[in-house]
Amino acid sequence: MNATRPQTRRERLDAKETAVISAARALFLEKGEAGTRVAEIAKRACVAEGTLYLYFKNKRAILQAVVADHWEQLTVGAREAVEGQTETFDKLEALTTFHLRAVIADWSLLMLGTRLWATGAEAEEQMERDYRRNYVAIFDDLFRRGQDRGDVAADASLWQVRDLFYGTLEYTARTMMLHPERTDYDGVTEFVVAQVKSACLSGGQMPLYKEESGSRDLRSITGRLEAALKDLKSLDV
Amino acid sequence: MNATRPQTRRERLDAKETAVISAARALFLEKGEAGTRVAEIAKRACVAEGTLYLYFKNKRAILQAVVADHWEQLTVGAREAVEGQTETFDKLEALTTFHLRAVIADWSLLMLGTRLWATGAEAEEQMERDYRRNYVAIFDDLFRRGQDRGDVAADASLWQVRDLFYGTLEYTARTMMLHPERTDYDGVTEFVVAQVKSACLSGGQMPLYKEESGSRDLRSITGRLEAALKDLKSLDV
DNA sequence: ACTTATTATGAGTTTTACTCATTATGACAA
DNA sequence: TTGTCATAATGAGTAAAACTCATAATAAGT
Repeated sequence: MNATRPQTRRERLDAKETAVISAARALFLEKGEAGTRVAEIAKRACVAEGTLYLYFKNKRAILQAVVADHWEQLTVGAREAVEGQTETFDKLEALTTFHLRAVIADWSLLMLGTRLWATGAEAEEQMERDYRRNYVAIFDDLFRRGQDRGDVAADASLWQVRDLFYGTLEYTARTMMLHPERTDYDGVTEFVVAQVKSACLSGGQMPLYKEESGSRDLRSITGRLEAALKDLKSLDV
Repeated sequence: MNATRPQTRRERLDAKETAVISAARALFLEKGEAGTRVAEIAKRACVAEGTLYLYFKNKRAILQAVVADHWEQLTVGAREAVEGQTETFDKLEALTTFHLRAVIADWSLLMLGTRLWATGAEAEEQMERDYRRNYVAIFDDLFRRGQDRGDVAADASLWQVRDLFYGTLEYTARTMMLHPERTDYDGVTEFVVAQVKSACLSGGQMPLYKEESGSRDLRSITGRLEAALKDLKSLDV
């Protein structure tokens, strides 16, 4: 609350840590990890080089923090996007749009994360995997709820569909990065959602169902409408 | 033809270069790029450290050579796999099987290639992209011939289907790496081929839905109704 | 056998991540 | 306010490793 230095001790330390992460992110994005000097990061964050090492074990740990920070933001964003919808496939569409845009917007940052792969240090790679798993858990949740509701076939394979979803989107995003003229969010979203839907309809095998799925959708929706109506009547208004 | 030292000068130089690449590949795979000393590579390849720098500009160039070598082998293998078949979708299946197995077998080597991303050096990244493009040209060729033969819809989008194909396969391979119990080459091949087929049948739009848009509308309306109901309930009446 | 261009060498240089002895800061008590 | 102490900050110094270069060996051509 003080105008001058409002912070508690903890806050001051956190602010400094954040400053280092921000400085590092900017520099890593501009010049890559190898091209960035630790001394530069320190200078930009307005701390002495030695101080920086009180906050992070080494340069690699700074990169890890940058990447972790990014995954956390991504996860929050994806969760928000999905929570804005109620229907399984509306959620899917929202997640698709969010993921595609986020991946493209932060492409360099995501690529920076690949710096933690194939380092020969298992613990580091595990960290990246854990954040990723936490992120895709949103899809998993969506998928499982879809199964509960009958929107997704009970025998559909979660991991196969998940790989289809994120794999296609990542490659698509890369293409869009390299060929801006191919950037068509709506078209791609429609394509990906349609593919995922078709994979959701039946597990291992491809469907080739015709209007069966349509009428199933209709039946399930009608059931819900009826339930909602009943519910509504039961309220004493 | 000489039993002792048969080589011409050029052959001798090539052999030395190859020795360096092999040594580097082994060490990089074992300890990662950062964990490998250039001196180690030189020792293992039986050349002096200074000599090594006559063949490669720097450590990064050695890594590039290792990666380039790998992409070339992959491309040869994929081409052979596809040439063994005559029908469009038999070729596709052969390519799927080959790619999946190759990616899994050489996963660490592929991950090593990611070391060339996000380095802040555009030229390096371009090299990786060029090799990749050369590799996926096999798919592109397959796709276009399929269109000529009428197996693939004329309005199907090459790059979207290509991203679907390679994206799904890469993510699937990663899953299989991390979860060996999910390794089911045939099942995955079937799944991926089916997805690609369905995407090949018609371009931007997914083919299979007829009344889909109708039920989508219904679903979205139902969702809004349900949300309104929930809202209504939350008012203490 | 001599000359010359090519190839090889490893000790030395430079760069840079990281350490540590020293100093500054701020919270709390007297 | 002043003194004490734990916590935090500093940057000159160290060590490790990529890379250079003056010198030497090798081999091709005459």
